[in-house]
Amino acid sequence: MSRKPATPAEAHGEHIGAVEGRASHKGQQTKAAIVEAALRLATQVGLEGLSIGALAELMRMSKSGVFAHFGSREELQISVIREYFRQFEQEVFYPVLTLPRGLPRVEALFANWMKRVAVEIQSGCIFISGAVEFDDRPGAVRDALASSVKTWLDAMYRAVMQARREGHLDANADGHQMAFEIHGLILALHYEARFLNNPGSIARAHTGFAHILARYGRAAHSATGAKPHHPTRSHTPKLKE
Amino acid sequence: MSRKPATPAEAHGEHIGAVEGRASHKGQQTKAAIVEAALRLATQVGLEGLSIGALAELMRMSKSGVFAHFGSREELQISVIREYFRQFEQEVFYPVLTLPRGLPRVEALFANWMKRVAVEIQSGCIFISGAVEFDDRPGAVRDALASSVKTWLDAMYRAVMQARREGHLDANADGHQMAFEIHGLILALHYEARFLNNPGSIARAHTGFAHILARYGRAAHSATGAKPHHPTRSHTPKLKE
DNA sequence: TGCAAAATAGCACGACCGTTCGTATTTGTT
DNA sequence: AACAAATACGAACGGTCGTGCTATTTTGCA
Repeated sequence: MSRKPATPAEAHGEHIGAVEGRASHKGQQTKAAIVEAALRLATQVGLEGLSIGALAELMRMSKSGVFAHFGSREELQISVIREYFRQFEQEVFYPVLTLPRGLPRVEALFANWMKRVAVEIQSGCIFISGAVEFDDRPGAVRDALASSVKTWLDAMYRAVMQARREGHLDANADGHQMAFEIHGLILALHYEARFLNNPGSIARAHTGFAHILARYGRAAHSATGAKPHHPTRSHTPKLKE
Repeated sequence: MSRKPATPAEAHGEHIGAVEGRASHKGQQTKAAIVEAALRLATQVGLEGLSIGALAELMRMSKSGVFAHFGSREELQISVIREYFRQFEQEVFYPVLTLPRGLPRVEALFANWMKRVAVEIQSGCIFISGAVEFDDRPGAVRDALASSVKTWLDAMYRAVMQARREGHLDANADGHQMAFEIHGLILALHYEARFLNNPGSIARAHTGFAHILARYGRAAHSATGAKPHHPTRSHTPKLKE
């Protein structure tokens, strides 16, 4: 019974950006600021290492003041995951939509991804650390994490399949296999650069990507990055978005 | 000043196996049993999640009884890492030494590695989880972890270079690049199978390995596993091991 | 069989954790 | 300016953690 305090977290964000207009109920401002700081903290110490006390100190607020915005630590972690996904989408995914479909998008997707991971060599990636922390800990946090990652990996898969349809890749190229191998390159880059401090890692990820493209491509092998891939017929239908 | 309690941990294992003979001072027996249990626990909850209290309960001992064997939590974690490395060596590395040098060893190394990771899909791999947990937390644990992993990755590198010298691979094959790409496959397998529950992952890792071999090999492309690779001259000198 | 030494137990400590609750302050609106 | 609602604070609770002590038990050897 009792009163069910209904923390603001229950009617939380979802689409804050839209209502942002009117000097908006400063609650969501500070909440956004907290999430931002929490994300920065979580990329360093992981989602599990993220503590409300440390976050409050970083925000110069009281523990309970921070806590009230989320109602539980889980909700805080999930908010961080959503924010991370949003940034990821914005920095890695959206920019490629301005490019022509097919190989250019696949290459840009990988390049943007790499660029982000290269930054994360110092800060860390919660899609990677989170996977390890929650790989056998069921719950809402794991679900949010897995769903974000799957969405992203699927975006890469769809880009690859677009490229295949455009004729930029072999007609029998296995998109899932390709996405798997690309994912492996990113993971190895993160592992060897961040943990082992191996300096050549970024170049190796690039080279590895070139190898994959060469294998699945129609044309002959080629070294790296930009090269002329015949524009081909661009009127292939039925592409979701 | 004072007495410096000198817990048995200071004169610890190193080379327990050798002296094992005489019904040995049961201290090291129980210590070994503790490390074994700790390893099992750590593969599930990670090195950071490993707590002395939980371990003591699992061993039906008192917290302080367990603690006394190590003198610090760090030392316990390092012991676990050493034990894990030992098992890894035994299950993955040593068996391949019975095979002829070159490609057979490289293939077996990967196959054994995969076999282990396939088991770890349920239990977890502390070389992977540990890398995430300690990637920006300097200290003895991180050092022990990094040194173990480097030793192992270097073993893969050396096997690849042996294969190249034997003429099983292209004379210009970049061994570090190859090891990097193979490492990526293992990481992707672990990530997608353990965290995402993606059922096709094991097959994809296999396929990816075949792709790598095809790329760096001298001969034409071939599907998977066992195929006749000309024995070649086997009297290549100067191999450490 | 005795006796020193090694191994284990028991207990308490300080620190940090997430969470609750009552209260104070700030905010947005009339 | 006044008032209700939203926000933030402060203190406290129960819990777990690693670790430091002092006893007590167990072990291995003379």
